Amino acid sequence: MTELQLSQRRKQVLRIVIQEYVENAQPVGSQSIAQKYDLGVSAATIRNDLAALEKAGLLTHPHTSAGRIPTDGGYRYFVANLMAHTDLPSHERHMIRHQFHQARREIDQWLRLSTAVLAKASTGAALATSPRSISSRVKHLELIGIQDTVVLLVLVLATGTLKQQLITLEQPIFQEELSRASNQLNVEISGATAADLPEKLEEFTGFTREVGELVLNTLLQSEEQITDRVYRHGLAQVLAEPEFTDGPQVSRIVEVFEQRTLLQEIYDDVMELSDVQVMIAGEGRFGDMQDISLVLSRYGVPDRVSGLLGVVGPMRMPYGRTVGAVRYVATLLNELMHQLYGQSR
Amino acid sequence: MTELQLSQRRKQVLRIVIQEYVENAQPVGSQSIAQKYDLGVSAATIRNDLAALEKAGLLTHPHTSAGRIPTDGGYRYFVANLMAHTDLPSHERHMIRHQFHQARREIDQWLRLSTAVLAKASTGAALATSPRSISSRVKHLELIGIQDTVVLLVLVLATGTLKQQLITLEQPIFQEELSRASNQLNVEISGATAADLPEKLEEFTGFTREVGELVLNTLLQSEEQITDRVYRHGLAQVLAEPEFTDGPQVSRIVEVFEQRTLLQEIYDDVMELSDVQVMIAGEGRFGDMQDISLVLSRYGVPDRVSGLLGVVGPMRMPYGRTVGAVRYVATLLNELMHQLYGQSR
DNA sequence: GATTGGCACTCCCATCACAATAGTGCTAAG
DNA sequence: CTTAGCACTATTGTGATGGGAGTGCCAATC
Repeated sequence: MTELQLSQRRKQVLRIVIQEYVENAQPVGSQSIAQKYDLGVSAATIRNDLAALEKAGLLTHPHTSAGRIPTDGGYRYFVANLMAHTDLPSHERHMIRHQFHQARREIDQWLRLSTAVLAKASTGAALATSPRSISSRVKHLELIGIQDTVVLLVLVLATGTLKQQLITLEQPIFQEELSRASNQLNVEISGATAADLPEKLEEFTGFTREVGELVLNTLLQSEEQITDRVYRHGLAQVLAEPEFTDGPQVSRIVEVFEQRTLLQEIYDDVMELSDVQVMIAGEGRFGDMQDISLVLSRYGVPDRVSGLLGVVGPMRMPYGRTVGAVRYVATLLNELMHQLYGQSR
Repeated sequence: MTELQLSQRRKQVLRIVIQEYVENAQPVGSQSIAQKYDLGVSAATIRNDLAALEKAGLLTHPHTSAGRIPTDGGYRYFVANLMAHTDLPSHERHMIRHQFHQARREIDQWLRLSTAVLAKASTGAALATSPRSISSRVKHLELIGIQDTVVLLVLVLATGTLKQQLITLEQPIFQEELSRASNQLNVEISGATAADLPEKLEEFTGFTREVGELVLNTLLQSEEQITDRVYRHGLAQVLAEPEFTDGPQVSRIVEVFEQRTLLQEIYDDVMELSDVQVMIAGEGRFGDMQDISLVLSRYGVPDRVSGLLGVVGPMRMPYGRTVGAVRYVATLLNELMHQLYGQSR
């Protein structure tokens, strides 16, 4: 992205256009800018500036005699260069923190709360994925007979994540047998990663071996898929925005919101960068995301667990505020999770 | 509900109006009925019938010179008396069954699949709640140290449901200590229900006792709340329906779809009846559900676990098909769950 | 008494014209 | 570079108009 050279005033004008348009969802004209903001120049000058900004690809107008609205490029420039780095105001931060400390100490609760808080603090709909373990270690396993031929395998990872898997047997197995198998396995494989396991399983045979293989599968699977669970909140509110009064717009955003494959795709992108990421209109890399923006962040504990958290909304979005909200909630989650999973093995 | 007396032909006319309107979302007039269907009478006669049906409160027309559309009462009459009991066509049933048998044997997977299948088979958006245990028995518990002062309590219920809870301690506890406590508790409380527990906990003190209390809380909680998890699918498709082109309609259905409290409220109603329930426009008992219908069913294993499953969509909905789909998926779930949790203790 | 054809009536909806409005784009001058 | 002036253009709202679809009712018929 080549850095665009703009005079101080033109930056200012761009900022004003975006600010006004975000607020009112109305194209903004030269005159209203001149009146409302004291730029020390006349409307005509601003007209020239607007024309220049349009030529630079940062603004358009829907028709000849309408005011200007930002293009996706305009928003990108704004986010990259102009956006006031607004952390959430401190009383909001306190309220949010308070809510988190009142919740039960469970990742599930936290994520539920995160989406609720984010939706409220932004104008968009909030999304979060349950955290995915990075190089999971087995902590403990348990085999529990549910029925004659049905056994529940419970796997506890070092991160405290639970995995469950039902096993159906050909023949009934007694609980003593199950306990024996799980004890053997526990001794051998606790602390092991997916990489270590195959070797360690060598020595087992029969049912015990089978269970071991199953553990391995579960581990592998938990490392490669993030789509374990997706938390969502606040779609109703975002659909109330004026851009979603007609059909195709609505279905676009609802699809983005509902699809889990998209998150899967975006995951790696977001993971690379540490700070909050703003993705405007798909950034050309993702499909049909016209007029839709995402504000996303990673959360978790480095090298241990990590998930995705963010907001989806119309391109016309208060980016400063939204970024602030996402960043704050992500930090909070990091903190909380660190307390639990921080320095343990 | 007083049974309404209608001549054979008038029932037929009502059926036709509903069928046509469901299909085309256009008011239907006497003439088009006379042309398309051979009722052996003229348009004028049908006009009289339409007027009679309107007087009976089953139809309305949006304005003087428009055709008729069904009222909520009309739909109710249709569902109660006129609806052809369409089970899903057998090839669809087979396809669905096949999909279920291919899925991993996990309730989570099944419910996810259920909503996907239901959304596809109906024109609405599908909902399912995770099953709630009825009078849960403890099967097994496990205490696992995650960090110095953080312990994970894993609780397995007789139904195979997992419950987890993090415990934060004042002082570190060694794993041996944890194991001792969990062994003691396991011996004593496995098989116990929430009712039995308080008595059994008498004999314990200190940390062990605390954990026991926690188990009790978790049990109680799992019995009273269904809103453990809600699966959703297919909102995008239902929003594409013509009735959701304008704002207030959209927000109404999205709210119904997103809200979990509503499900909580409806739960008891649905549980009482064994068959699929159709709830049209809130049936007067529930809030702002104008123009929205629910088709719901219970699923689960009697006296053990049960959840809610269904479709939410516009009132103008192919009820026959939808009821068939919901019923089939519910039966399938019942079957699958019975296999796992059927006769076990 | 149910059914029918005829006909007036009503309301919607698409179309057009018209004026008002808001905002641009350009030019020429400061 | 800035500014005032002014022609130009596209939207928006309004009101009139005619066509169309469907009803409601009446009198006649089976």
